Amino acid sequence: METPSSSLILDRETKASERPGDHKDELRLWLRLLTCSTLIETEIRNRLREEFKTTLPRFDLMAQLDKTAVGMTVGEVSQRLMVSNGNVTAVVAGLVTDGLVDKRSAPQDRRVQILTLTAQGRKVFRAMAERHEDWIAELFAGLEQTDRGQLFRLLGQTKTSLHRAIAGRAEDAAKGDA
Amino acid sequence: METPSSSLILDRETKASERPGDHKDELRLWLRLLTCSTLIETEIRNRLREEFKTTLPRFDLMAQLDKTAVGMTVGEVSQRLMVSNGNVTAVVAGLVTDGLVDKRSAPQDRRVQILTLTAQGRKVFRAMAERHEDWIAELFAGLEQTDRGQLFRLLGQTKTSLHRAIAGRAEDAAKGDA
DNA sequence: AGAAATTATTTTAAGCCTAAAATGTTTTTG
DNA sequence: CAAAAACATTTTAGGCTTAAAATAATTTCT
Repeated sequence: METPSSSLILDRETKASERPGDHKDELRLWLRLLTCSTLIETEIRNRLREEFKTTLPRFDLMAQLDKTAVGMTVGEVSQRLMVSNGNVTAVVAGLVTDGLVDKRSAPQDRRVQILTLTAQGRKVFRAMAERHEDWIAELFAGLEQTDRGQLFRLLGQTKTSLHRAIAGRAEDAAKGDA
Repeated sequence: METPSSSLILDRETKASERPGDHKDELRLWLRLLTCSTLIETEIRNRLREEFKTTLPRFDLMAQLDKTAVGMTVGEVSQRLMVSNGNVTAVVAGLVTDGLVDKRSAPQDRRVQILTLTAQGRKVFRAMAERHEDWIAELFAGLEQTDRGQLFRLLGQTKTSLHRAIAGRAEDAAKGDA
């Protein structure tokens, strides 16, 4: 008699998914998470292009700058967006050319570049953000509100799990260096 | 740092998130989903590079080919991976150069290109896949098994919701063309 | 059969993205 | 104070990605 894993599954499947060291369930979970993420991202990209002739990276960057009145440094944006510094530099260059973002070095520390939305940038972003919010709501509309809450909660725990696993491994690597 | 989701929220926040036409909750849900997805993806990219000197797109492409004995067409791979045809063409070119993938036009229909893993490709992939499976399990290890099940189920519903919303909009566009 | 439509893939042009090296600036340290 | 270390950003080189146009092959229609 084998230990039943979660609930009523067929014998063959039970055996298959209980091989020692097997992690097919986690793999399926990740694939499904990725599928959802990709579907949303692709759809948003398409709509941003069709409706506003812009791209998701530009939108995301402007979204960060919209959250502050005083501006943000390149490093700060790069951290929040989880992309490289060089990437921010490049995307910002385009936005500056288009007059949507302003970039100037901080007076106290000339290493730092302060990024802000221009007046036009803020106006353009706000219009896009409103539509964007509707699109996202539309995409999740097939989910009950309680399920959305559940999902939000579970993704929170997932985030915690991920951060712990990733930080743990970084520590190991640091130990290895010593 | 994060706003509480469904239950006990402060009056001011309740008001703020109940403005007519407001969809901040869905937005937060999407952002959290994206964060999880990005964290996993980045970590897997890093480990594939460090441990196998390869990239995620290559790994993903080989994973598709590993699922079949008879090979797959460019279009089929592109559909499953949810990337453009041109992208598959480009990534395959690299894999062919490295002797991991074989590409030949189908004898009955010379438009079609049949892609298969070479013997070496299959061997290399299997080794990577085993490690990959462990990495994913490790990343989700902080989640209870019942929570993983819940999450899997909810993401299934999310997928359904997304497909419906996206298909619905495509129909509208088609109607507009007529 | 021959023209037109469809299908599968590739090419092209442009933008995104990263890691690693380089640059310029500030802080720390001997 | 000067050298070294740390820091913030940019540059570089290379790979990924897409949409749209181009190419090539097959199928459909008349």
